[in-house]
Amino acid sequence: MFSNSSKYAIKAVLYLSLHSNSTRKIMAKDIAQPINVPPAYIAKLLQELVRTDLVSSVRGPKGGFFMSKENNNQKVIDVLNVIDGEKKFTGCLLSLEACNEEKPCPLHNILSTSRQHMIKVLNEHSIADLALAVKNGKAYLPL
Amino acid sequence: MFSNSSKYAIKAVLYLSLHSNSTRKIMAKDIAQPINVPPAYIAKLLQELVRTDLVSSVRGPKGGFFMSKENNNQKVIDVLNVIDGEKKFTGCLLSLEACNEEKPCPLHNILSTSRQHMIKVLNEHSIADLALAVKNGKAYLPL
DNA sequence: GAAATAATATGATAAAAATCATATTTAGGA
DNA sequence: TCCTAAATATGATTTTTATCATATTATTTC
Ligand code: FES
Ligand code: FES
Repeated sequence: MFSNSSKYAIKAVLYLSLHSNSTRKIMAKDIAQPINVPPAYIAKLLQELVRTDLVSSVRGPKGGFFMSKENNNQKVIDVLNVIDGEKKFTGCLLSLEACNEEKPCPLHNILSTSRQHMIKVLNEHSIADLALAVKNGKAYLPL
Repeated sequence: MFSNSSKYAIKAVLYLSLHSNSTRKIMAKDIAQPINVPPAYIAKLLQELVRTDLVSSVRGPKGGFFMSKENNNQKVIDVLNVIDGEKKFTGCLLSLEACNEEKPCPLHNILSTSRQHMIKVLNEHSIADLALAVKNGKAYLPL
């Protein structure tokens, strides 16, 4: 459903949301292990997330990655859009040029409702929301 | 959302459902063009669909691919499962070993409902159902 | 049964995604 | 200021997916 990269990015962002803040930064290699993602790979993904303002960072000694208030308030779909691209969600399931109710593909008719619902929900929930669920024991972060 | 291969397979199967039957077979190369898929590629996909009983075929002169009654009654999800594998739908969105309500990942909590709905709908609709929608002008098959 | 036709099996190549590796830049502390 | 630690930029390698190509096998027709 989601690419590996997206899964990794979500896990990383959630981990940071739970364990970091502007005074408690975490190095890439220390994120990699607890979420079970290759260190060099998560490093690269984090760089992209920093570039797109989904994660914050400072370099040098005592540096690392962390989630600012603004970062925490970003929506889950923003992470997915940055990593996988928006078309993954808005594009036609069968690659019709335009996806709309006027000229739907056969899959549109049966799937667009649940698809719209997914998008809505991803748009409504922030990283912080998901992190809170984990904190409250209502969800678990996979290795 | 779906792989290229899955999209191609769905399009091919729908095209066959609309234009073929046991007495009107269609050659791979004649399917490729109308659905806009590389001929050699669709040929390979069709072979896999034949192997898994989603499409029928006969070789030699006057041969080709076609959809039998049974083929037409297969569910849409069967095509997707054959091409992309079942885990794509049943697997955890964040790669938790087990995906269930007992120990859900953070995405599970917000997405499982719409995901279940998608699976349900793909399980309920047959190839013939989708083809009928196209025949009735309620859906369009993309190039 | 020979010739022609079309699927099948198999494998090669190309493109994209995932993974690994490293030199460069920035920030902190001595 | 100089050394060190950490992110950043960049690019190489590997794996997977998509695409292309072809020799083999089965079926029809003559
Ligand atoms: S037209 Fe295909 S998903 Fe909307
Ligand atoms: S536990 Fe992750 S989707 Fe169900």
